[in-house]
Amino acid sequence: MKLTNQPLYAKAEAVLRERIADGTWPPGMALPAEPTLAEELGVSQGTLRRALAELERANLILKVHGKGSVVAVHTTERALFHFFRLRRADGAKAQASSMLTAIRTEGAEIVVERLRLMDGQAVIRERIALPAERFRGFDLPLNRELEHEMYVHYQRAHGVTVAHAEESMAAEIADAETARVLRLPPGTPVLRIDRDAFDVAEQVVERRTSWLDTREYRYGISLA
Amino acid sequence: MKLTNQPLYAKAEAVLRERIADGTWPPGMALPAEPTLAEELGVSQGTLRRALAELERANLILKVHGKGSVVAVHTTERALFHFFRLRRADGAKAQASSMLTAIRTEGAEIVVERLRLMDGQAVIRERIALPAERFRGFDLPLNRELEHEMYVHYQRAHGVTVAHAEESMAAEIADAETARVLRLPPGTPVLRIDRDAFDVAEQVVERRTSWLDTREYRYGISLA
DNA sequence: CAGTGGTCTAGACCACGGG
DNA sequence: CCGTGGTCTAGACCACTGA
Repeated sequence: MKLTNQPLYAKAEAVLRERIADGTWPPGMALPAEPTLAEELGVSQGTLRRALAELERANLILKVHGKGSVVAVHTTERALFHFFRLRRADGAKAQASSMLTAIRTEGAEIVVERLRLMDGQAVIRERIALPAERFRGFDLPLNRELEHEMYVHYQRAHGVTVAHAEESMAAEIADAETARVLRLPPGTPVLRIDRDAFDVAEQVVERRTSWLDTREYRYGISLA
Repeated sequence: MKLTNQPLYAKAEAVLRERIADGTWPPGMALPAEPTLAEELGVSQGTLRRALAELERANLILKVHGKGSVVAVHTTERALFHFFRLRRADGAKAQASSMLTAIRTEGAEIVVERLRLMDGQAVIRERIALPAERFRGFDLPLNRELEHEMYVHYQRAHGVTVAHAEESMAAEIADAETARVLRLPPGTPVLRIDRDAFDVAEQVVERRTSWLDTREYRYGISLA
């Protein structure tokens, strides 16, 4: 995994990525100014900028003209609309909230059951599996509207930053439990999404299955 | 739309993008060498390279070290696995083919009905609407396995290059027509995907609705 | 005003592809 | 060997932020 035949900008990027991943530079922390950082890494400012640009593209840092660069913090807005792309059928955003209905330990995993509400109506049931080792002491109140997105909580309470995710989709008939919590008539089809979420170091930090009632809402993506 | 307050690299990129979009540089054509092109555009090679890098990221050109840059050509591989992300439930790729079952004109649109087959079994029904004006003389054989992907045909026969797409998803019970052509038992849920495809100039060039039988196959995406 | 990132340049040198 | 794109540098100058 340790290639020495990499270009300088790639090595610089790897060094910076590692500092973010291991918490040396926690979310919200300001990075040193470019000339300073360039000298520390032994590269020119131009080369450093190439590395920083790549980190910005990966949403690991945020650069602000005239101020500096900071390690990215998950905001509710980003968690909601970057990783969660549900919209009204007409394309409008909706008022979303969520609450947990169960937390239990199954072997080496913590399993969380969650409901997502859009405009007050439950439209998504989720089963979230977390590695107990990374999420020791996981605690959130049950049956109460959550203040923050899960990914914001992962980062703040457990130092786990979700950097990207892979999803696969299928259509299913809602099972009994799903139909009950989403109040669906028997036989209603639901959109099932299985997601693996990865942290900055490309480790799987969450396995999630979501069942969506898509009668009023739709799940949207963009292919480039 | 014509900002003069853009950086040089953005203006250079826009010029190049326009040449690709209007067919001045058709797919497959080699671009002039960087120093030549830089001089023609009146920018340094470094600035030009930044513009080219962006075009490469957008899959509009392909750069090959030691040879040069060419305008991207849609290959079957790209069309299949970049814009079409169906996989076996176990994650493996499958042998896919497709055939048209109907072509008709509805007002200003050409409507095409298509089936996609995976390993010989029909698993997707599609209804594709194209602007008649851009696709004059559209012609492909019915009920025969198609040699190329639709997007390859759009580009070769009509000069239309699909650059990106937006999709939204829902779960539905298969309607009678869908159930018939996919040979589904009554009441089988299907994954419905509505796609708008855009060309290089960000114009909608295709509206497509797909109905997928996801009992054996799944539709996968990646969120970054 | 000082300090930051953003743009742009010119040029040296490297690495690859193909005659 | 030549021509191509790839890397890296040093430095000039611009544009934004905030005291």
